[in-house]
Amino acid sequence: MTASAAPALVEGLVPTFAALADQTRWDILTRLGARELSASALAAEFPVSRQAIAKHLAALSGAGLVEAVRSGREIRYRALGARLSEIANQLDRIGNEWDARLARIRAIAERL
Amino acid sequence: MTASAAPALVEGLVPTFAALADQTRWDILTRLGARELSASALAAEFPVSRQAIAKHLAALSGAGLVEAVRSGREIRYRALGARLSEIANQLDRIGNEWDARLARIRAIAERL
DNA sequence: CGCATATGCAATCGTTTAGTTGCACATCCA
DNA sequence: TGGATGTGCAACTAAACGATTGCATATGCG
Repeated sequence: MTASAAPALVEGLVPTFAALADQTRWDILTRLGARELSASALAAEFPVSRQAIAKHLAALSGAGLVEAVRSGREIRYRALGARLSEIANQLDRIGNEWDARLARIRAIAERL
Repeated sequence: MTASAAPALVEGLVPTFAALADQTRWDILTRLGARELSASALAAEFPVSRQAIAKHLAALSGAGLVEAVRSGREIRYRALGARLSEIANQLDRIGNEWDARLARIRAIAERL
């Protein structure tokens, strides 16, 4: 096993982090985590326009963080926890690799 | 226990996600996860200027993802896995809340 | 000391992105 | 059928960001 902490695996994570790097999107996600809502319904609860919300939803959808459910003329969105858990697993694995390496180095230093 | 998936807790995460939402920074992190390096040493391995690297390191440092170790006139950086694991824990917790809620809704729907 | 090396600060540039407004299209309902 | 509601597309603006260059400062070494 090499210690080159998964550069390829991380590749696909960057767009997802970009999606999560915005407070408004987190506010939307939090709202959708508690209740299924349409873009218009969300816009009514936020200090931004419906189109702004729509763009955020597109970003979140592209990152696999929300799911769209059509119901007549409206489209409701729900937050997907599974995607978040996937990311969590990868982060935890990478973080552990780094710290394991540090621990090895320190163990060797100790021995001198 | 309320279902309002931790808006306050998430607040502090956004800057960290911003730090992780850049491929170059991940490349740097990956490199630092394997070996302790200075800004100049990193710049020699990347297709960007030393100042660009320095800014990235400042961003990573601000997010608690790297640690600086001064050694004479040079400053070496190392990746901190602990911070990544913290984020992983929070993401996992939030994701599970969302999915647990969905599961409850579905269980109720099943019963009708 | 004097030179090479490493970091720090500042101004600038091009691109990306969050947000807006305006308008067109689709769908439900009285 | 017509009006109200919901979504989609396009052009534009302002701010943030990644990256550059140029110069100043600090530290190690022969």
